[in-house]
Amino acid sequence: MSTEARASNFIEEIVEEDLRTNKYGGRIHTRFPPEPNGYLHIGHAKSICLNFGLAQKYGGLTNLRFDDTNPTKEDTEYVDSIMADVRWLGFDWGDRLFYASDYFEQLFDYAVRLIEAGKAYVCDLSADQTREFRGTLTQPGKNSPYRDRSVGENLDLFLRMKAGEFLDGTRTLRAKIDMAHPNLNMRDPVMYRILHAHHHRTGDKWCIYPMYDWTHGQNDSQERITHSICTLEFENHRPLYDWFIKELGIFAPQQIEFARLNLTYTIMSKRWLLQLVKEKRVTGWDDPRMPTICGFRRRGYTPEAIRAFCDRIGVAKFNSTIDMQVLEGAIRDDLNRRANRVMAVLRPLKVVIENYPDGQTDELEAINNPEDPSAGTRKVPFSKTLYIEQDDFRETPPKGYYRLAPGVEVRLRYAYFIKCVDVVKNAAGEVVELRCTYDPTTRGGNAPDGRKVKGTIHWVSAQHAHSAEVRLYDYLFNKPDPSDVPEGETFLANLNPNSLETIADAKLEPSLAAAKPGDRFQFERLGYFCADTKDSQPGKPVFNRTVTLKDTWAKLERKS
RNA sequence: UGGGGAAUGGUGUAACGGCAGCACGAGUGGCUCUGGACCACUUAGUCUAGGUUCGAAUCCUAGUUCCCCAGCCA
Repeated sequence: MSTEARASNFIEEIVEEDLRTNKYGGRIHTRFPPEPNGYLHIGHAKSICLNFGLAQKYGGLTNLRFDDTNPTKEDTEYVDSIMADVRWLGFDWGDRLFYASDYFEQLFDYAVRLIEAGKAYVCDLSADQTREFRGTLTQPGKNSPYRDRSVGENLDLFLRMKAGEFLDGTRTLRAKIDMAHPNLNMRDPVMYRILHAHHHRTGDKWCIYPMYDWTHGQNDSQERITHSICTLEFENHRPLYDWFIKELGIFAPQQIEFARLNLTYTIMSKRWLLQLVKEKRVTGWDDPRMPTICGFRRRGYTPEAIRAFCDRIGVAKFNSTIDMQVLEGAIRDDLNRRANRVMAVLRPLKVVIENYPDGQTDELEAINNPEDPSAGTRKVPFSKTLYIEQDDFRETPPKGYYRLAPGVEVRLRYAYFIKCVDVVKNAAGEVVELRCTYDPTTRGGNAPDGRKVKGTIHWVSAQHAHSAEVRLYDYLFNKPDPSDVPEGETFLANLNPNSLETIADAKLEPSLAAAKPGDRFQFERLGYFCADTKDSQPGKPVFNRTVTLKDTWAKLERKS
């Protein structure tokens, strides 16, 4: 397998080398290890694609393992959402679903082994004292006064910790390494803390819980993980993981660190995302403005697009920030190929075709997807009174504008050429209606005399139109780096007040009334839209804008 | 300040001592019944200073800048 595909990043290079040297008996086994304390976001997608992708590419396996070592923060709600999101992304962990809590018993035995070997001790220092004793970045720490307890005393105390004899925070089990080590992680790190808390899986069985650092490496080892891939901040912890594995004398996986994903105009911090949800700055974890997997799903993103995105951004150790446009490019790419085209008018302007017979209707044939002939065609009703986009008419057109204007002829997509002959305004002077004429010989969109029009605009027949709510989403933050705030302010200061615009009464072509939740469309000339999975009712879909189409005209106009 | 990492066009990412390539963006033109898509072309880069070498993004030396670490979080 490795012979046909050239390594595309430094991790694949390592894997190929290990395969070549038969380092793990030619085996490759990865894992995705989320903590169930929040919903998965696009940054996790990068890790998921990496871990599962590696195994797929090199004929290995990937486990899903929940890192549930802190019962005060974890919940089954998150477990369920994480599994759903990984599956939705298109990955399968087979029967290899694990939890760190599956290994609590084994881990406890390992701890006893370290105590017996004189490599771990029970410490009575408080959290504050522990911090003081740890020293600083430049100054060595001091040994805990409890560091030299006998093995017997340590064993007794540790058993009693487990038995629930002590209050939270009164004692810890610590590894006995080196309080003067230049790497602070090696200064007698805490292995167990006392936490009388209910665990989502083990219930009230335990009142001591292992720290992540004491857990993770051993779990990887127990699962025979060959390549333990994690983010850069754990690079400092690797010596500690290696120390535990060595002292225990168990299978040694290889940890490889890569840079986590950063994206412009959004945040990836679970803590901040939770805050947005809790403070109701968004409607929930799956708000279509959220960078969560479920947010993107609801917004209309496809798993294929997210995978393509992860592919495009690469994997490296450099701390970079990807432009949101890369993600948008990926979804446009995918939806351009697969989404059916329809016509929808977001901000309707009434158009009356003066020379079209009263009461007459016609049905015109429209192509569903020019990128995919097999998608076929459909009929779109036409009549005397129509809606067009307000933005597709200018009373005094700027240079380069080639949509509708007084005296100007444009094409109604798949229908007729029309010419604007009069403009009706209200008392406030606003344009409320256009009077136009049509050329009956241009039915279908082409003139027999061969004359051309510059503009083609979309439209909906007024009497046939289906009204619907449409939600236009913009970036959640109005700064590329939302954490960039003035002194004393928080990231909330950069929240984009216009991240959601709701259009209560958009006019859609009638076929859209039958849209099912989750159906995706291209609204011609506007963007890609998805029928909302929560708020749509049968026969009454609500649409979310996934992403706009590229808009060359808007760009031109902005420049002038 | 101790330790651990990292620096390549605007943004990302390749190169494994031998022509600095690719993607996205940006720009120009073509095509078009979506100002979409598509096609073509253009733009623009090796952190700095020395050294080794016929030849350096790559090796060596010194520096600069950025990121991570002082939770009984993960």
